[in-house]
Amino acid sequence: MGSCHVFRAADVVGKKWSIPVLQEVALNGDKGFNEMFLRLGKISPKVLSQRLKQLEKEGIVEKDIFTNSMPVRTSYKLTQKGRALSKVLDSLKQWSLAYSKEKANCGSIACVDCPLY
Amino acid sequence: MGSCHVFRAADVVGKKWSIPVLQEVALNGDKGFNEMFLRLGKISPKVLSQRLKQLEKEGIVEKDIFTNSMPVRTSYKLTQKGRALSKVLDSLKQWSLAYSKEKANCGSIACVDCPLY
DNA sequence: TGGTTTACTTACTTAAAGTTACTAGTTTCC
DNA sequence: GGAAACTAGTAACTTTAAGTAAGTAAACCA
Repeated sequence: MGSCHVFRAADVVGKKWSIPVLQEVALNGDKGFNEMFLRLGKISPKVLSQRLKQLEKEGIVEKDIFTNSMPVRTSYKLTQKGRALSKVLDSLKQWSLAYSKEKANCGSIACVDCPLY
Repeated sequence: MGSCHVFRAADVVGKKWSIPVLQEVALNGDKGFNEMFLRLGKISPKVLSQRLKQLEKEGIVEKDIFTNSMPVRTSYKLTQKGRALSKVLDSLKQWSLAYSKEKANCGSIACVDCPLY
């Protein structure tokens, strides 16, 4: 049936916090680890670290370390592959907007800007 | 930022086996629980049962019980919401096809029909 | 009456995620 | 020069989710 690729993608996307982390990298990856950690609200630094490493390994996220600025700052951004995935997540968002009646708070600071709130 | 809906969708999609179960319902939901269980290969009946219940609760999957046939048969199918989600998963599949070089076997019997195998 | 089919559930184990605290390098404040 | 603070995490422990194996229940068939 060829659905195997969907299953494979599910390994990347189908983990808790994968999608929120991906979105956060897209929006505020340049602001560094601690800032993303705070903005994601309910995540733990352990899991954020794990997800970033996994997404990096998958070639979805790219990490930059600026040793010239002190204290050392890290910056995360999406690769081309990551930006393409981000577009898929946009269609997921459209689906959710169209079909979910319920309000929900994701716990992210960004959520105050949500159209629902 | 409005990304809250993506986060919400992640609760549905971002669990292990959610996506494979969704695909299996789309393709073979009419064949009943045991058939889907066998086709999904590595899933346990417990988790299949849990996912189906969750997807039912979310209005993505619909369950029919045929009491006239014996032994009682159940049938699962996607709702309109589920079919819309299935389309999003198609774009996820396209992303995976475009960017993943590695082969992968999902463990599903359906995988023998994959373009990769 | 005992075996088969269908659709699960239950009890137990292992893996993933959550919680809290801590580390390490550097810089600025006093 | 020593304490506090900022950055980017890691480590130890607890809780929750998933995996494993076996069992249940209703109905029919021989």
